[in-house]
Amino acid sequence: MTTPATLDYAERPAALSLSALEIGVIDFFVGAVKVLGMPKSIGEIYGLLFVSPEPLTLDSLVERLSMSKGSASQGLKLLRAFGAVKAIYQPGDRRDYFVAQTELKQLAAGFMREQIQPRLGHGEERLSHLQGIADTLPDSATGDFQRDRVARLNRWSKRGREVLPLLGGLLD
Amino acid sequence: MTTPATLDYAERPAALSLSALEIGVIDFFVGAVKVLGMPKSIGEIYGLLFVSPEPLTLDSLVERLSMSKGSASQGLKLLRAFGAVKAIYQPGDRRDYFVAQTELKQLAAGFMREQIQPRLGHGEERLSHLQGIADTLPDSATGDFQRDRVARLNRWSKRGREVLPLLGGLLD
DNA sequence: TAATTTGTTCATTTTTTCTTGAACAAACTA
DNA sequence: TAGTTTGTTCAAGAAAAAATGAACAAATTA
Repeated sequence: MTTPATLDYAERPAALSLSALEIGVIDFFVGAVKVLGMPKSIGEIYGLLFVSPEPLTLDSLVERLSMSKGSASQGLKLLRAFGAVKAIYQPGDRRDYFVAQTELKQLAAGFMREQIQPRLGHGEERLSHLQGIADTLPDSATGDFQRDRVARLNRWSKRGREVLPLLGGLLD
Repeated sequence: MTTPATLDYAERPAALSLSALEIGVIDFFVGAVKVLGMPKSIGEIYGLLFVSPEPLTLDSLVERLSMSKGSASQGLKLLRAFGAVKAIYQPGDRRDYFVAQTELKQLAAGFMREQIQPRLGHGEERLSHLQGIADTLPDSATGDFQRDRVARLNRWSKRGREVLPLLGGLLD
């Protein structure tokens, strides 16, 4: 694991340090995934794949990003679920190689499908539960007010369902 | 601070427990702010104001939500910055009273202004820094590839600047 | 002026989230 | 078969984020 006294140069890692451009791109994506509420490691992995002309193995990500194998494995799993990274087959090599998917529309679609849609589902459930309670409210000023609030939430929900699908179209 | 042996009933808090509807609405907003990457306390405060027919003071939020005064104060500060809550003047009372702003478009605008725009700014800065590095890359296959990647980031950025303003229009 | 009410700030504690690394499984190889 | 390589999982530790509560300031009142 640590560098031995004698290096086998024929087998030493291709590159241990990151170039200024690589650092910059990784930095950009680390910031981007933070905005989306995802861990830094996700941005690091995607960022490095995004600037790499060659597909990378899990081990090369671990080495070049100085990240644990566990984080890299988990991160790649998530990124594949999103469709943000895909594994490609390299003849004569048992290892998995990974490349970044760089179509903005597809990245957005994956994020929508994996992160947004499930949470919206929970919201809809809660909302129909709320509607049930609102219907039993007494016919008072407060009851009327609160029924109105629940009705407003339902309108927001409807508007969300209408607007979100349009976003894909805006990203060609 | 702790409940004394004898209670002064004339001064006891107006309402200590939350109704089923209040709990449901708060629960809905706690989920919603989570999606937006904000702390639970923000959802609790906004949720309770959203269902309350009457404006509420900081102290009543603290009592009814069993939350510290510090959290309530900070949460209200943030919500006011977003334009999600406004303070209203009650004649003959020194305390601040708060009500929820419930126009979806305005809530979205506040979120955009306070949370999204500043982070996009950082991204743009990083991007122009990256462009500088890309311009110095050697005229090799790798250099060409990486220049292309940076060009792609610039297209994403441009697309973001075009699309985000359109969202406001979709939320009438 | 001293005491009270109202609200803010911020160091500390608590809670949540992320990362690590070791154990494990699966697929290959000698 | 025993050993190696590759990758996954998950308990435990580390780091980050949020909540608390006490100190403080400002405004008001007695």
